Amino acid sequence: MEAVKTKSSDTPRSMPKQARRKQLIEATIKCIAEKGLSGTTMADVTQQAGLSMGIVNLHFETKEKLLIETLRFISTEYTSGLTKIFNNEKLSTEEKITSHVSFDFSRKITDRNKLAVWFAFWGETKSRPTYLSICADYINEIATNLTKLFAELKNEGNYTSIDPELVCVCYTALSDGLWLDLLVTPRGLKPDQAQRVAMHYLGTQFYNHFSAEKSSLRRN
Amino acid sequence: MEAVKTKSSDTPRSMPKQARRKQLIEATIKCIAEKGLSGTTMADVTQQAGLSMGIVNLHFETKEKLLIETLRFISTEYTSGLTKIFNNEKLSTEEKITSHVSFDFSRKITDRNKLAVWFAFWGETKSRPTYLSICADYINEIATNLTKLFAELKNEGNYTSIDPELVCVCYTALSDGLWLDLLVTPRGLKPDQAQRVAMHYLGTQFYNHFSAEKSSLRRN
DNA sequence: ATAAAAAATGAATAACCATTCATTCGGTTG
DNA sequence: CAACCGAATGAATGGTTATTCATTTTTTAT
Repeated sequence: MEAVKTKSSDTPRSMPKQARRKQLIEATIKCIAEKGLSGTTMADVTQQAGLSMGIVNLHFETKEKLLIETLRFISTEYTSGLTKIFNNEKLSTEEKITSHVSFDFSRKITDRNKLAVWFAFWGETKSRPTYLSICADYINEIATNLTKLFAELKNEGNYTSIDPELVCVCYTALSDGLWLDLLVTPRGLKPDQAQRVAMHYLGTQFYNHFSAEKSSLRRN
Repeated sequence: MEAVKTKSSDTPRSMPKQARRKQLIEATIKCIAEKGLSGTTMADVTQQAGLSMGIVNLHFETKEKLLIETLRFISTEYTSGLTKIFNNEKLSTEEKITSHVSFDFSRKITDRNKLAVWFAFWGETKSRPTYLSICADYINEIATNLTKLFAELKNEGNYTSIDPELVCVCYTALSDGLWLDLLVTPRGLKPDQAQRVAMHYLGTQFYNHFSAEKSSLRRN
């Protein structure tokens, strides 16, 4: 593997601490995607970042802490994007939901490198309480917001038999499962197709808001 | 960690090769769940099995091959269970589908140790072509069968606007995502609740076969 | 311009771990 | 029961890798 600096301008020592940390986290993401969590060494990460071995100790103290910060990084990227949508007062409830779905299947989120990182950490939650608690936190935060949105749309649209909590659990699981399809790509599902599958489900619940025609697997 | 023999009767040297391999694979599953894929050592596995260090070399040659066989083991367990249902001529199409769902959320399959193993390997598919191909194989096999079942039920029930392939992708993703909920348990979802969520989705498609009342998140 | 501080380096260290293989064990056979 | 043979052992080996820290490089302050 070659040493590839994320940006060639990332070298000056005057760079704020925060930026160097981010550079290392991004190198970690790339390494986990390329070599797996178990195959990622400090040498890999620092070389990927175009820096020297000792740098991780300087900024993160230990490998384990670097990994934890990497999980926190992708979790925060995800939740902050969704929170922004949720708090955007210019959007209607319906628009918030479609924005949420668009975000879930955007390039930024469905980047296969990042998907590989998600699954790598999920696979270790049972053995690492720290990973588990980070995951539980972001899941609960998102679920609370999303359930509210579904409850609002239920009222606005006079849907009588909808259970917002059930729809939230179902949508969230569906979205995670589609991420797996995008990672493993056994059938070459593309992000925009995955998004249509997700909308297909929401169409079954909120049939007046999310029309079924837009949800075919194939392009029109 | 203590050395815990899976069964204390698993020790005799006369045991058939196949059984010793299975014993080691089961120890591997337990270790991956307890220490993560990256934290699992040969010493862990052999101690868990109540055997000595060199045993893996004898039966699997190498650690990597043991891991591959472990993935193959849980894949086969899963697909063979589903294939049995699919080929059971005593079952109607509807019964095959409900059996499929029941199997997906049975104790055997939603054992958190095994779920941890699934996610651990999924997280590494991008970096290990062998893992990827094993996963792609079982996914395709199941998808083919399940799509057929949905197509059959569509005909039998005179559902006009159903896309069996879409329903298959959606159901499969939903099921995988619910497994994640069962693994991470941020809200303490239980297998039978997860099963009801899955049936809730199928109820939206085949409303004459899978009634919506059975799909609440809470017990009746 | 110079000194002091901060950031980064990378060779050295120590811990860890997969693999090997000479030896031991146990069952089988004649 | 003795000789044999495959199964199992586990101490020794060697390769790998996280971590350390004395040294070097760069920035900032005076």
